[in-house]
Amino acid sequence: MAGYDHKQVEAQAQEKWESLRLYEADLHAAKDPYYVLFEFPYPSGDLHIGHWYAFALTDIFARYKRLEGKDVLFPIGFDSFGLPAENAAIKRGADPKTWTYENMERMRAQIRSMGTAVDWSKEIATSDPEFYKWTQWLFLKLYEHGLAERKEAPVKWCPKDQTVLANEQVIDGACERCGTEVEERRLTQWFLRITDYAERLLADLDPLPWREEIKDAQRAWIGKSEGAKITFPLSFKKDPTQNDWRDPDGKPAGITVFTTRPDTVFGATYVVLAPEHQWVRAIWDTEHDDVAFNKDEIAKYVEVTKRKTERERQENKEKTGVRIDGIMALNPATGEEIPVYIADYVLGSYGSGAVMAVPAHDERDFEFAKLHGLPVRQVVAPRVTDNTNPPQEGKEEVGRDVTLSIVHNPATNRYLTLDWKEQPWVTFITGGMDEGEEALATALREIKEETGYTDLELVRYLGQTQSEFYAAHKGVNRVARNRCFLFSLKSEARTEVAAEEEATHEVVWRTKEEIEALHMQHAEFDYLWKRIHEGDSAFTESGALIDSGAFSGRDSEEAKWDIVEAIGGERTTNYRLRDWLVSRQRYWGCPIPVVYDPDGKPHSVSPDHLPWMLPTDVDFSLSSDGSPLRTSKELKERVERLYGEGWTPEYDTLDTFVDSSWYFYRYLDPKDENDFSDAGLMRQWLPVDRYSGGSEHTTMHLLYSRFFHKALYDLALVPHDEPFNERNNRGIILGPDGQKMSKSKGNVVNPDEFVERYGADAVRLYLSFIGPYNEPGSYPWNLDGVHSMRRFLDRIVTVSERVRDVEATEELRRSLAKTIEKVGSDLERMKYNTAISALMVFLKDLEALTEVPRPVFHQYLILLAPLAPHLAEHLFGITKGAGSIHMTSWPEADLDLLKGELKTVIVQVSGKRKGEIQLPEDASEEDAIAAAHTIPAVAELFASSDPSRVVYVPGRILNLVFS
RNA sequence: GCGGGGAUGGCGAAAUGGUAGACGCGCCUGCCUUAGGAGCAGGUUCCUUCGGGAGUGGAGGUUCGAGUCCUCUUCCCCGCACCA
Repeated sequence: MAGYDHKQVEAQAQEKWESLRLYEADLHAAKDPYYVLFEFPYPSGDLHIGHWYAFALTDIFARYKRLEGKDVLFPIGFDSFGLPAENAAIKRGADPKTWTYENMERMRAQIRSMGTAVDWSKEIATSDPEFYKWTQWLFLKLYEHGLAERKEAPVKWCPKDQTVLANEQVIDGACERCGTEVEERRLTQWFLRITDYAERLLADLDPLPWREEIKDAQRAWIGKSEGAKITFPLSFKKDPTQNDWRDPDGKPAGITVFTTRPDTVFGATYVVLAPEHQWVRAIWDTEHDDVAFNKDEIAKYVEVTKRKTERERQENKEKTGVRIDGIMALNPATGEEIPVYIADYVLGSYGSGAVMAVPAHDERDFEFAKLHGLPVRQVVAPRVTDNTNPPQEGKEEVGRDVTLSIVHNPATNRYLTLDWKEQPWVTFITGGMDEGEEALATALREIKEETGYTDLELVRYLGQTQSEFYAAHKGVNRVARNRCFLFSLKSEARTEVAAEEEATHEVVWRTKEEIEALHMQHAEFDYLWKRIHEGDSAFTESGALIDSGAFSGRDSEEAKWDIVEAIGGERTTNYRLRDWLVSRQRYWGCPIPVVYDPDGKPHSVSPDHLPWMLPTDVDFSLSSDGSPLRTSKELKERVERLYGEGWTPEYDTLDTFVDSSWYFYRYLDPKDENDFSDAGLMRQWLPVDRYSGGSEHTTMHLLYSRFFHKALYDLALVPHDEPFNERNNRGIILGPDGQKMSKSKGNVVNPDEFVERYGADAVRLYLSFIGPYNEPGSYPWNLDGVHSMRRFLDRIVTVSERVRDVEATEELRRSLAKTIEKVGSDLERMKYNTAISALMVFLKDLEALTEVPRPVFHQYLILLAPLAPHLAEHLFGITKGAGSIHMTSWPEADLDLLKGELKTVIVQVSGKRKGEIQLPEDASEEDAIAAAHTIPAVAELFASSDPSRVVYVPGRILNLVFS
């Protein structure tokens, strides 16, 4: 390899940094603290290109901040609890601890080879008892304040990993880690009450300086919706004595539903319970044994549903269900008795696990109603405005009941329309309903009167719409309530049409295409036409209420909360977010510091006994029932020894996301035996200034640690209520084939090979150059890319050989000033790719010189130092002498130099580029126009006329418009 | 379906509303050497009658001027998804 000896250069630089203890931050002495954090790695054993991307590129930022004069904390640790260690134990008989700690040892050496300026003196590992002692202590703090609780709930179970999972760890119905389809089980487990913080987690997102997509993903995950709880009283047909049935609150038996559309309650034609709903289980209670005629059918349905995996329930979207025969619910708005169903399209875990079904206005209910022959009752009419004739302000509003009939002739496949003689209108057949007249009768009468056709068959009632327009001849705003019908013409039978009707309009049969090409004089045309040709569907928007008692005629959105009040409902907010399930039936995790008394009641392990040690005498075989901790004799004996006969341990361990929810406090005071961190240092150093990580943690780690932090804030254990200030989600590196790297595809790039050949600096530069680091894109690894970065470094070495003590020209100093500006602002935004580009451009200036001025070269090296720290250190040493380049400071750009500079001003004529002129930035418009005359094409135009408009942006553009 | 992001040369990508394609890869030409997994110099959006013309997924609009702002649309990626 030509150029410099990267192995020697890098080894020397790394030794120098370590001997100078360059990166051991003195936290107490810091004047201008800046905390740079990356997500600590799981010690899987091998450092791959993704680790380089995560660590080395965050290191660039940390080095830049340090040169900028900040006191930087840039720590590292290991997220060292986790399943792979245990799987290795099962597969190869290795001890999880040995396996993990050997991996950590290997990774430390690899991470050092990147030239990352991490502060090893503050290293932590979550599996160290000195660390997990405080995980346990914090867990107990949450428990003591009611934020950790044991409860029975349907939970996701991964049969392969033999453990429960949090909701966030289930992706498309499968285990996030191993891809196995998860099952649902009902178990008593430990939960952290993250739902108590849903509102704050949501509201506090707004001011965070994060990219909107991260915030939006968290907002969607929290999933706030506002609605109402409405209770539907029950009556028992099979056994009326059950009508005395009271729920635990003493209220008469009733099903409470959650809905965001209480305005549609008048259209609720049945009620649906999730198979997991408490009432469904109550049917088996001996007390209420006799409520259903079809108990066996219900039992079978519930059983079948239970056996389905999460993914099967998601994939098979056909809406199955079974009616509870023997129970009726009372619609509190209409007073009508409606049936009760059990169906798995209703989720047990959302809202109240029960819904009121409004088929006319909810797609899912509509689908279910169609399949099960249930009534569809419209209560919201689409509201349309006639734009050619809109309602006028201040005019009286007058309602009118009318019919709108669309007649189809199947023989000719044409539709009946009217062409109006006095108006430019084409319409279907409309007409007002007479007092006491049925809509259908009106429709048939109007068709007969206006067109003469009499032999019609009703195909479909299309529902009601409400159109609003200004009726000029009456001087009022008309609110037309249209009953819309679709008829089929059975025969051409016709009666005579009255002369006055003939005089106003002409009957025309038109094809579908002809009608679509016209503008029909009905504002609801699109709505109706879609229903005719694509079939009925639920109308899910807001509109005008109809058939809704006293609320009819009002806007559905506006009347929503009045309806809730009128029927005794309760306004409420619901969240999609579920409590965080933290129990894991696994060995290699933080033991849950809880013991059970002989009655099975949980008690905190006393703080004196922390850390509550993970036992070592366990059997990892998967055949054991539940957590491997159950096989430990030592743990059982420990509990009995400390607490007495009959007391038992908690056998589950904590989700590793609990460890990572607080690890960044521990870096501040990693050895503290008396506290989880240092209160004074937390005030000084938190929140984390910049947190660099992967987008896969947006709704897991990032949300969990925000919750954890807020909970600790409320307990006065941490000083701020948000843990992280700026956050960047990096992208991913793809294989050379543009596919995601994976062993099975054989496209995994091993960084070691490239480091060996080109050096760590070249690999760092290449990863930086591949694309913007502040955006979560994906970038394919180009096999020639690292080589080209090495070439760039070699060119710098060549230039360094011509460094002399000479004066820099003004032009060179000007170019340097621009480069300092550009590189600094790019590094600040983690746009490393354009920073390198600027360094390459400036290198060309240096290469043009036979003698390179020493101060200019040294400033250039400082700009390079964050990106290529080893070579910058080396060249700094041989061209200057003692000290480390990383202890210098970022050069200041001499912006005064830029003032007198000639700028290229583009001369345009009507926005088209015609040429360019050189002008100082402060040149006047007159000077610019004068200079523009030197361009022949422009001078020619000036010869015949003067420009009608001149746009002059100094230093940029002169645009002349000749009209 | 809903929410978010995106679409610029053969490829990765640059462009406070002001020269589109910086920088790099690849490719082409030449040089140096003779075999290095090199190095150096020049060229490289497309079309062209060599005057120019066209061009940032598509169609409109705002503007002196649009990759950038607005409306509609197509496609791709990510997240959520029977959430009532």
